[in-house]
Amino acid sequence: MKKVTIRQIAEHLNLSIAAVSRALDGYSDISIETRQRVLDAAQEMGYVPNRAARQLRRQKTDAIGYILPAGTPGFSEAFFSEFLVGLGDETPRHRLDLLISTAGSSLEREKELYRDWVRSQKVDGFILNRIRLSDWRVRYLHENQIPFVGMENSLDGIEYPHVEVDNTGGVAALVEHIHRQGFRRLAFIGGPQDLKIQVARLAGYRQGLAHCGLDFDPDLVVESELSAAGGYQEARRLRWLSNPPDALICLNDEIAFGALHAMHDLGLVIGREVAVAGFDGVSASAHTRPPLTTLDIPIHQIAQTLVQALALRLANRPVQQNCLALTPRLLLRASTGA
Amino acid sequence: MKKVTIRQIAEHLNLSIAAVSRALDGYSDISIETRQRVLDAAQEMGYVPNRAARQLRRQKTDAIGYILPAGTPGFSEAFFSEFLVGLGDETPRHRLDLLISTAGSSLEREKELYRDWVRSQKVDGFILNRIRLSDWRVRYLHENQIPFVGMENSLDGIEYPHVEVDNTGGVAALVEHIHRQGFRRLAFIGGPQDLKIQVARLAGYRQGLAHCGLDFDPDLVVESELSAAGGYQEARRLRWLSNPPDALICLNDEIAFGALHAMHDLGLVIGREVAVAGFDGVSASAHTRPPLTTLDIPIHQIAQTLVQALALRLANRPVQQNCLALTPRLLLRASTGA
DNA sequence: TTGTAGGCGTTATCAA
DNA sequence: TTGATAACGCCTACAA
Repeated sequence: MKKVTIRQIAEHLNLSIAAVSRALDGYSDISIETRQRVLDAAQEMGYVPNRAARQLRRQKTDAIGYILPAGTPGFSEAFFSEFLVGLGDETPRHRLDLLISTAGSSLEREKELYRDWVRSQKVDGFILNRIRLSDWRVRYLHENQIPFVGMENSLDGIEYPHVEVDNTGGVAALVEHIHRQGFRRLAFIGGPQDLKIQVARLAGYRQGLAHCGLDFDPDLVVESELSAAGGYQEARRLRWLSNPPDALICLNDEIAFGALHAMHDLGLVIGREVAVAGFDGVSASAHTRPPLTTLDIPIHQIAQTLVQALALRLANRPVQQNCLALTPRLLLRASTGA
Repeated sequence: MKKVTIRQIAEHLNLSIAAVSRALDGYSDISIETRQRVLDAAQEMGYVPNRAARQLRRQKTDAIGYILPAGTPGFSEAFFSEFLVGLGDETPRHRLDLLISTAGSSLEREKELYRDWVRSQKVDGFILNRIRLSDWRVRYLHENQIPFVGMENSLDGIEYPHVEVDNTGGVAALVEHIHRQGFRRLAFIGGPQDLKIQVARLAGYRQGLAHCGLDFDPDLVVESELSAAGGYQEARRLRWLSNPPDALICLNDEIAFGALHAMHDLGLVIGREVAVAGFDGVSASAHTRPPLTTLDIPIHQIAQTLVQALALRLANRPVQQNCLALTPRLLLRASTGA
């Protein structure tokens, strides 16, 4: 593979490299016919601009970064798979590259990663999710004037383009539905307290209970790992209570998968003796047994929207609306009753 | 964020930038104490080398690419999620970056992507999977002398480091197990004919049938999309046959998830009236109902191994063994009988 | 052991 | 409308 540079095109056409460069970049101060000659030659010779050189000169990378909040071998949340594909599908449309890494388990390692990427100018901007109430990343990127967008916003008082799902309203509606189905002791299997979605969805749970005139029982709110294994464990534990719950509202589908499994192992008829529900609407939720009631959000589309917003910011063009509000769709399936 | 360059360190210490550069890179022709001064200053000033400049100078990117064989919104195979995390966990250990994109649906678009990445020198090497019997990517990268590694090898007569799972032996053993459980009409729900895994696993199916003295019936081999939805559809269709199968061997877990769902919808008791099995051992397979019998492969570790091999090739160091053979582990669970 | 200088491929600022 | 030229930040002969 002989790499063809702008200089070769110039020699080939007896032009200066400057002229070629301008023709390629579509500047107006070049004759129509010269431009065409250059374009044809470039096409024919298979010219593709060298990223590194362009980056060095323009002082930007045309790449965006996404750091997966994970790093454990078993990790497999369908959510991230769909999210990643959304990112991957959208980035090329803006002529951006997508750089990926995993954050590992420690916050310190996560910080190092972000700092390294920022300082070495690996990417022009970031996509964030799993936002925390007070999020170091938000503050750090803001301080350093690095563009970023996020799923959910943090409470650091910093404005940035984000997608906001109505977590609270969604879960409240879910709770009411489950209540209407005749379930009376609803538990909430959540995650780490500092996650934005945890707080928002838990608030929806409490709000829903209040609407239904049900008492809030702190024993019925547990903290799980964000995995099916975690959901399994906590769901079992809940059923061991002297006065166990008859419905399990899970922070996400992954946890709900584990909860379904646990309830089945305990010999319970799901949908009748116990209800289970998730959040996200990952495609696998349609294929559990029984199919999982969940709050469906368009993950793929959210990822695309985020990339679009970030691309606008990178181009210094105004993002129409800083916050895109989304209402999750309540997908009623058999896991919460026929 | 003021970006600190090698030059600033030089000025700060009254040294030439060359001296600083050498100290940083650990060359020997520099006095111990100067090196230390440089290292300290770099640390203190928060110096991180600029990627673009380094790339341009060294003519390599220190990045590897992985192009997801997907692009449909619903796409979510757990396999890729685990695979990606494996890649993401391993790349930083070799000081490599990971560049991701999605291939879209058309082969033409896939070709464009690879060509673009190669010509613009976005990455130094590639990770491939979903290898096809005769694979354009393998030939193209080989011709252009771009390092790559793959999961499975193609039949293009080109050597490259790869992980080779014993697909055939694995499925054959699975078939024998299912036969021992008393099932007699085994179907195979596969995928596109040109996929290496399809051919190898189908061969295992036939080999297993032969071992068990069962006849091969072409009606029982169907081609599905590689998704739960595809599995659902084909599984249903198979049961509509006048002489339907009582066991469904699926190309992967994703298809099996759909098959489980279909069998349940048809009111069959899975594990007794009909057996279902998958391949890959994604973590979700433990949480289906009933839990899915599958051939487990260490996806995360395979991804890591591939990155290691590629890193060695990029460093021009010999890869010990060009082919790492793996035997899948037969995970016997309830979907093929108690 | 250290400094000088040239260049990697592009883009942008000048003149011509 | 075009061409020469100087960066961008880093690396590495070669010279000192």
